[in-house]
Amino acid sequence: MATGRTHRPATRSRGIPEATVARLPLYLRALTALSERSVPTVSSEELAAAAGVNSAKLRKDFSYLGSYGTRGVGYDVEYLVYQISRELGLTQDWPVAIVGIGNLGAALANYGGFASRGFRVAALIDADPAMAGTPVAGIAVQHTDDLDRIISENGVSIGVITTPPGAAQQVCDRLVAAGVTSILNFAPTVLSVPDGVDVRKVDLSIELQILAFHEQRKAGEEAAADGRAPVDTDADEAPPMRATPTGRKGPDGDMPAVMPA
Amino acid sequence: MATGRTHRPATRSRGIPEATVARLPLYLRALTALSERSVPTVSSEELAAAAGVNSAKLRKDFSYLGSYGTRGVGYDVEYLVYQISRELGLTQDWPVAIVGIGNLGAALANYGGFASRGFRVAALIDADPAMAGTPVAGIAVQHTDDLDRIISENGVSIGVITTPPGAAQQVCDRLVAAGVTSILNFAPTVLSVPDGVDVRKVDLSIELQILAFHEQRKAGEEAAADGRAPVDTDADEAPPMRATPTGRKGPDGDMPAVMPA
DNA sequence: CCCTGTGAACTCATTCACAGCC
DNA sequence: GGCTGTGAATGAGTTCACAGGG
Repeated sequence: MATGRTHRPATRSRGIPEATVARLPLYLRALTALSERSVPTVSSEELAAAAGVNSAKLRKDFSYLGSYGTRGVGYDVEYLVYQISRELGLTQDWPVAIVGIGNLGAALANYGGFASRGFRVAALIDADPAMAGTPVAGIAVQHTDDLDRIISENGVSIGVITTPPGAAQQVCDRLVAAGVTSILNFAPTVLSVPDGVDVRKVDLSIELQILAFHEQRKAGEEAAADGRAPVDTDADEAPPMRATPTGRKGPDGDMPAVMPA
Repeated sequence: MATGRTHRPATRSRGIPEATVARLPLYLRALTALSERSVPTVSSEELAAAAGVNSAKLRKDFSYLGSYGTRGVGYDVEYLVYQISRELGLTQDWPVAIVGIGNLGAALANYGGFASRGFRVAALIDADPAMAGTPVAGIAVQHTDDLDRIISENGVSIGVITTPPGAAQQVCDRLVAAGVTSILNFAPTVLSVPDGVDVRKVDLSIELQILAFHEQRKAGEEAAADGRAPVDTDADEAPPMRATPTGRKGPDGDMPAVMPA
């Protein structure tokens, strides 16, 4: 989702729920694996297990696509692969540009799973003039100055941002100005984009924090017998204090009272 | 399956909705930025804008944490930073192990955002004996054979998997056996884990496919005049056919009739 | 019978709108 | 007046359970 007011107004046509769309690639992957093993048909139960969801959800998801599948039998693997691919727009070729060729950008450029499904790394772009011309994953890095031209010449509509956070918004603006309408953002920043541009973000740090939350909860729950309490290096860290004057507080602990720097 | 007693019926005790948990890191980041600029207080409106959500949602989210904030004024930045950090479990130190030191693993090891918030790369593990000892991001890579020992010696409870897909499940099993209870999976595979272990996945290819879906939709919507199909490089690809005998079909196109391999 | 497809019930999440407090 | 905190309303997503075709 993008920032602020990104709403999908009309789209009255035929709406596949967003949650379903997000699972289609999962089904597709499982189906592709079956296809490679020449499995002709699969039941919702089997496919659901392979995709890691429950079968009711899978059937409901497929029902939004149409009535593929045969009662009493299951789904034809090849047929479904095709239908889902088409639905996701993978029957066409999507040139992608990666901006910011550091460690992560290079890793993505080298990532095989890219090409496997309709995506093609059409350009690598970096702001460092020293990198211009250097081949990464067999593609010469180009300089940011030419971003506009590169995007339009290659008909790129999907951009991947792997720059440092400080540069992300600016790069994003330039990509959008050049015609990009979908952005995959790896920089830990909130991008703001005009209406009609989709942004998805991938944020390592956020994922880890979510895991930490659950991890902490687990530890707290077992706090009876043996606790494996992570490590808790130093709980001495000046409890950055400052409180709302009076009134209620959080459910659990408030902060110790001390003054911070 | 470890599990043992009482599965975890999600969030029983004091339940912060999952959707809220997923946004806390976002708020935290925005608050940290404000804190660095020494901004003392912030309104829900301002903070929401910085985090890319709307203010009603933000207020609701915060209401699950407790009643921090002062009516007519806003939220105390430092105080909120502390409360959210605590809620997320970031006041303690989380040693993390990265398994699979290829391009991506190395990129993550070098990723700065890691350390910034309570996470510490405690170990790098790879199956390639040739890599053992090689320093990556200042840390010597260790061999998979010692995985068990490495995990327990370092008290690692969060593991990051950046191996090729084929190795992911096996690595996952070993991590879990060694005591890891949270896994961040970058391999394009569905991992199965015992109850009580959390898995989050980050999948580039899935994100791109979701973007492609919306991209395709946008293109289709603009096709007011004649047929749609924006670019469609080559539609020649053998339409992998095979159909459900009779009956209905999808809402849009069916497949051309041809036989596949 | 087997398994799909789908209304209906239910649970989770977002948004609205305003009371309550500063 | 301004802004938080929160019930109530709405909407999205999931699960149930079973009708109905092979």
